[in-house]
Amino acid sequence: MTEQHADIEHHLFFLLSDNYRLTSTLLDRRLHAAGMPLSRSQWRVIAQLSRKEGIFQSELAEWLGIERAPLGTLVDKLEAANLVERRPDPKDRRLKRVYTTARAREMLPMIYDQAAQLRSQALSGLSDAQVEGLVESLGLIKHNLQQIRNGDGP
Amino acid sequence: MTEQHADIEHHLFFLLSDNYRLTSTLLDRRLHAAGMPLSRSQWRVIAQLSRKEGIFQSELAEWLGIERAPLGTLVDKLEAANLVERRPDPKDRRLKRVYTTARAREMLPMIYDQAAQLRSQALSGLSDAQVEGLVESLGLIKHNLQQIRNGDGP
DNA sequence: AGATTATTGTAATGTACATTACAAACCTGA
DNA sequence: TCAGGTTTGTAATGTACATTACAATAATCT
Repeated sequence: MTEQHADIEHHLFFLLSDNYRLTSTLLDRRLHAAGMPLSRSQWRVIAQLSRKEGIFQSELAEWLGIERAPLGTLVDKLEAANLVERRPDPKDRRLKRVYTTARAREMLPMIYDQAAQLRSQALSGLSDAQVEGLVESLGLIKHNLQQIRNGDGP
Repeated sequence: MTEQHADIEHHLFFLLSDNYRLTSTLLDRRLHAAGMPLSRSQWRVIAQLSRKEGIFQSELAEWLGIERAPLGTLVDKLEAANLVERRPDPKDRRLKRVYTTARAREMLPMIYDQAAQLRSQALSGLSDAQVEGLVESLGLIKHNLQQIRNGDGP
């Protein structure tokens, strides 16, 4: 109750935001430098999509764990960059099916490669066991947080 | 090289962004509900400031690990909310010293309390050792990433 | 069938950053 | 002393989200 103020820098929440910002910035820079001007979120969209071609936007949002609205603008940009294509569903005119373009599918492996390089730099000094534990813990926390987000509902 | 595409959901970078977004959203909601409408970044500013009253904006930015420009707008908002006060330095007219207000200092313990509640919910199911390992790993990664960011220089 | 309800995608707005560019003020060295 | 460089804070702009509100369309329930 008194000492919790002491270790601001080691607070889980701040560590999370720091690591998020840093990986974000560095990955962006790296991808831009490699001639692939897209963000982690955009990468994620096409990565997810490449395994589920033709799903609806709302399904895609669900898979990504983000809201439909932000995904909409993401898809807008990806479509403008010719990395993704929207096609209306003939049966239900509300729905838009989304597909990766050939350009996106060519880019993907290069993106993974850049990301892997940054990842290994970021993880230098950590043992395999530590990395494994980290990923597991982050997965558990994510799960807990999702429960809270969905359960608290009105 | 082939299987790295398989586990998108377990990729460190995506886990980081997921956990960042989720903690962000949930903490914001909780603080708003408790009558303290501020974000984690704002909290962090006044938390850091409460231990270093009167430092300059650029020093504060350095401590927080963010750029001067974004910090400026953060301080703008905190000042508008009467949580922080800017005072010019008499010797060097470029400098602004920043101080927390009484209101901020009253709020801080309540904020920590709300954060602690969310934190313990988020960490449910993790052993103490796991949490310790997590914090340690995140600290190491943050350190590595900072090295990269600073070292790559022009 | 017709009225209500639910769902999809979009629009508008707000926050937290980053990056770049800059004006004002300070410092330094010829 | 004064010309040139450096530092501080700010302004402008862009991205990634969230939240709320809404129009269009579909599904459901009398």
